[in-house]
Amino acid sequence: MIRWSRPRGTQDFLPPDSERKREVERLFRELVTLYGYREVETPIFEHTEIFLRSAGMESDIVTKEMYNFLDRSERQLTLRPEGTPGVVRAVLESKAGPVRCRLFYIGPFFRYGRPQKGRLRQFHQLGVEALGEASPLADAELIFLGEQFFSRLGIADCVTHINSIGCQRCRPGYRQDLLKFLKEQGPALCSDCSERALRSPLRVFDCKNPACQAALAEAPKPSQHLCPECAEHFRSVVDDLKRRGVRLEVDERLVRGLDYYNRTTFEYVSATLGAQNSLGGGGRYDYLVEELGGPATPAVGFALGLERTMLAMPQPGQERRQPLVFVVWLSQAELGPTQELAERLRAAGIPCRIDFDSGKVARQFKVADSAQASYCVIVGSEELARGCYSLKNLMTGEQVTVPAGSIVEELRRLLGSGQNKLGNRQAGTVT
RNA sequence: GUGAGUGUAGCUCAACCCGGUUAGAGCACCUGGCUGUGGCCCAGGAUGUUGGGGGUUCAACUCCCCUCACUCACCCCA
Repeated sequence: MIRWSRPRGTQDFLPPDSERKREVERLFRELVTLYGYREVETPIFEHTEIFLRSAGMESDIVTKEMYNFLDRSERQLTLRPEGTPGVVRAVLESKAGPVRCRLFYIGPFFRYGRPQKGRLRQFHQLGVEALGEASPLADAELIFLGEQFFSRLGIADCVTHINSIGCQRCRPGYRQDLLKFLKEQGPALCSDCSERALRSPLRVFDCKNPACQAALAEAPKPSQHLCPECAEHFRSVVDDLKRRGVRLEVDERLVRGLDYYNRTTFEYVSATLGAQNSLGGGGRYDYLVEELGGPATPAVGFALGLERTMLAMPQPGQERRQPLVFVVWLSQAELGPTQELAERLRAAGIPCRIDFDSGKVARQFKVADSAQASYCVIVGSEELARGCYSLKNLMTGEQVTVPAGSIVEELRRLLGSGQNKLGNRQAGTVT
């Protein structure tokens, strides 16, 4: 029956999903362009080393989720699991000297995990990176930008979780305190957490186990250990976001799985998504550029999940006519004029089709209907004799006669008054 | 990577618990009613290696094992 199926954890985008995807990408491009981000495209695979250096040797992404392979010359390569390292690498490779630019990307990423709703092995991310920006106002503007994106798509239940995990100066001390606390807890922690305590202590806060959460209630909080500069930075970010009216939740347990983050970390969370409820996330990474061999450069960025975004978006109504015209011919004699008309319409930017295969008129209408066309133009001997066409509206069924000379203009007028393809009302302008 | 559940026509599902003629239904599809008009109506039609493989049995969609896929949760994060 089905002889070939797609590899596990991958997804096909057929119309109309492919078109919805393009629409989401278009909206993202438009929005980030308003903030001065410019598009960057980097390879889908990179040297394995750069992911090891950036995400951290202990991170789950590196230890169990990467698609690693050797090429024919025994190079160690990896299908990119995230975007930031590749972007930073590309910028550093392109020129020497100070780094200061705003870049965005859209594309596929790969992580090997057990697929479930909202988790695929090949998925797509929309990301921005602001390199060379240290101000807390840059963090806030970028977080606001992501929030704007979701609200423009009609995603109403998105809440932004935010936290600060300190910097190189305050984190080691905190880490010590936390480690000490975790040791005291001993068996109260689940096996996962005991192991996490050794590898990457901050991540115990992510655990969903109720016993662990109870044990952690008394744990030292990152916020109590921030150095004055980090505390002030965090306060400014939160203040500015509140001023902008972003729905914020300060979440002391929010610790991201990538080692390169410092200070601000955040996540966009949607309630409608199930277990994989994060629409996207990001944070500040002031040490990564240097770690990858560049000059010390502060930076912030985020990555948003395209598939999850599409899951959270309001689903479109089912019957949606395409801006498409069918030119219907009645007998062989009209085929020539039919093709001529079709090319005239296309030359004027009007999408149209002819059903060449079915000779019957009724059949042609049926094909037009199932292709979700909006109009049919009928080319018959009567029409040709009178120098006109019959024009039928497939939504309403009404049919009128249009002089041959004004058919292009008429169709243009009729197709021009469509709504945007996402089916949402055009949301407010960016402030 | 761990656990649980589910795989029957293109789609949504029935028959499985308790094995027994030709595996059904709705929607979709095709043909005709209707050789200048889609949707509605009427009449007719086509479609399955019951996910795949193995086992038990006189007999397997049904019971058992393996495998693959999907779903949900853990884990992880987008």
